[in-house]
Amino acid sequence: MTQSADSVTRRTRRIASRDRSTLADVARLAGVSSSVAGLVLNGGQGNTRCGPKTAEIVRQAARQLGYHPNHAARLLCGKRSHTIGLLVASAGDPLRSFLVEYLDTEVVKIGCHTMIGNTVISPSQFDYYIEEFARRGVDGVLCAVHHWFDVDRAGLLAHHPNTVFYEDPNVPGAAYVAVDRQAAMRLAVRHLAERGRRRIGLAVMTLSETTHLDRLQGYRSELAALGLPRDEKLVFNAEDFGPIVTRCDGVEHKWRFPGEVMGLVVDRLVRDHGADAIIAHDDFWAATLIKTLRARGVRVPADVSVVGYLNHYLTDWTDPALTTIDMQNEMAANAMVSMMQRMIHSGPLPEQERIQRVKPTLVVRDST
Amino acid sequence: MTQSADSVTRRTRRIASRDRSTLADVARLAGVSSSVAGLVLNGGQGNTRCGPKTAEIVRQAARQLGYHPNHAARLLCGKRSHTIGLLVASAGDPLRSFLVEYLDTEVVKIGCHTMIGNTVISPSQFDYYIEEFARRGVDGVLCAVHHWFDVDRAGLLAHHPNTVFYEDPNVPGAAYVAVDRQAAMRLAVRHLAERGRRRIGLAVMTLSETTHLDRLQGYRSELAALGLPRDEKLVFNAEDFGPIVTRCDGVEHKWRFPGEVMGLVVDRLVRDHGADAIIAHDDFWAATLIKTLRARGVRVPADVSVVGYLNHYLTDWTDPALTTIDMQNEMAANAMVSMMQRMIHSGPLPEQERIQRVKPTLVVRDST
DNA sequence: CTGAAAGCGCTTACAG
DNA sequence: CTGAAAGCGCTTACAG
Repeated sequence: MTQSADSVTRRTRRIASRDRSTLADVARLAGVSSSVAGLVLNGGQGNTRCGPKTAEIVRQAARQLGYHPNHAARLLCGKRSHTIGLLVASAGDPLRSFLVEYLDTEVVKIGCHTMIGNTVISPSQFDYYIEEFARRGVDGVLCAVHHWFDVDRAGLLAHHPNTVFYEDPNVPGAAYVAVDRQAAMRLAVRHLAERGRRRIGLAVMTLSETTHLDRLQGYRSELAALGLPRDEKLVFNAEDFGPIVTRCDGVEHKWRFPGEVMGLVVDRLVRDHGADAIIAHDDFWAATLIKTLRARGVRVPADVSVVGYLNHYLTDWTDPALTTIDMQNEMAANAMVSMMQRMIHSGPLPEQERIQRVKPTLVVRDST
Repeated sequence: MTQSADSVTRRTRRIASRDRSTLADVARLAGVSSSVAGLVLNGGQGNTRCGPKTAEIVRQAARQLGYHPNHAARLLCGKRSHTIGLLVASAGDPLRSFLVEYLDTEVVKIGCHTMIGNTVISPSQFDYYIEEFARRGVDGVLCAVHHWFDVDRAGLLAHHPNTVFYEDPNVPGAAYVAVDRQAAMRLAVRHLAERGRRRIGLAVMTLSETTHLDRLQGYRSELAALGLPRDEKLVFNAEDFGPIVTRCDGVEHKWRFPGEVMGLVVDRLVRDHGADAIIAHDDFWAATLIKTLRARGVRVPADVSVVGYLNHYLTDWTDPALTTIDMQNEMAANAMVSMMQRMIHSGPLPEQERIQRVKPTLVVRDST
């Protein structure tokens, strides 16, 4: 064991010294000191160390030797790591995979790299990453862990001041980007009204969190704005029918929900109260609703329109294809990273810049 | 600009020195030299430097000061980075997001961390990451870039010998894990035969790549093994009907394909040649096939069974839910990381251990 | 069993 | 405009 560990070290060493040349090598070849070489190659724009001719000689030498600065050495001198920690429940999560991808893209755009912190593996992972990120000296942290996971967001912010959250973390002073859920519901209601729908239902998993209350408010306010009657019977809250488990402990069963719930939705909203449209909790609910409606001989959208929420892959493959709300993940990612970038450069954001809301859009397909 | 860059450096410094204590701090508090402290805290198991009592004092001091080893300093001394580069076309890619997640999980299990290399952003990204990974001293690289992207896999392997690919990279000496596509097709054919299907069709996007020829072979060999007649009319190759663009230039339109193709599949296989089952190129084809069949009044599975390939999110939400082949991504990820781990510890794998095939499984839902 | 010292590759005051 | 030197935080021969 010690034997093999030793041989690894030796091999690593050899590889490192074999195919990567150092600043000293370059300086020697260029006939200058390593201070000058360093300034020319890795220094900022304010290089007054040498004239352009010397600089060119140095650059030429670097090219010849295939020189690339050693990242660890620069870090040790107090330079930025150009690494961004990305905390997420799980990277493959259907609700967040687009966001993760866009975040990475934006991070690359500002010249940094993403280090994944997959926190669903175990409850202690979140705290572990707080430490690990510190050890590795990340410049900032992006936290896109679902709000229903109870992790130490305050602790994260305390250790990593340059943190930007996706969705309100409920931590004083935290910077975050959130989707405007009220606007989302207003879009959906307006669209359905334009399609001639008068009895628009809302089916959600919970109303006990403020983010979901926002939805209810947007729904109500747009109904009012359009002069449509408000009927509380058209709001379905799954919580009224027993506990709904969507929390996950493993990756596999994470996004399941009791199929019967959709039967209940149709019973209450459509059968009992004559809804002619349903705005669903998310695309998964919407897709199942469409199946349930068909099974009961209800036509979509002729009899009942269905609107989803998320705009994930499956929307094109439901039958009919699903009209849904797009979360504008690309815009959200851009906002998050640019906020973080400003924090890295200039410290804490002034209060009025700490919160940004992204306006979702409506994607019309065939279910409305 | 220089002003602000300076202030950043200063701030970083201050933070670093403020809240992170060093080995010297711990040694001072424990009353030992930093050599001993280092050995106790960061040394391997073969610690014969001091007795257990001294060791405990050191550990106590470390706890008290909240000591954590500085990653950059260890790297600079030739230690492993415990960072693994993960090359992927795009992290949010529906075809690979599960694999990415499992790879990350496995990487964490061996005590390392994942650095994402999202290569779809631009063609030069792949080569860029080869360099960047080297600069950062990754211990190994996992490459899950789709085989239809033409990237310099040989160059990757040359710079990073501890690389494991997903799917055959066509590079001599490369280590890789691949799904056994022949076995996949055999599973599908056997299952359909057991359900009483006699005219089983195969609809694929291309047969010009060896991976897809494998499918054809598995399909044929199982038909033969079961004594079912072989009818070349039941094989649909989209290439016969003009070029099919599935390559992507942007994220948005990546997984689209001409909807008319599915109409052709139904025309040829079902209408013209009486297929009573179709094994589809992937779940997306399968989902669209189901919609197309319904639109033409063909019942699934009563008249025609449909089998997908991938087992991604959408399979539960097609109507009927899709029977499909599962890629066993978790197993593949485990195999890849364990191969890489062995390479990190003991160098190149012997030839017979460089290739591993994962057996896919059949997930039966309602479309068969 | 333990300490003092050199070195990893870079940056940055400090002298010239 | 340029070089020699100290230092970042650790590891590891080398002396005791």
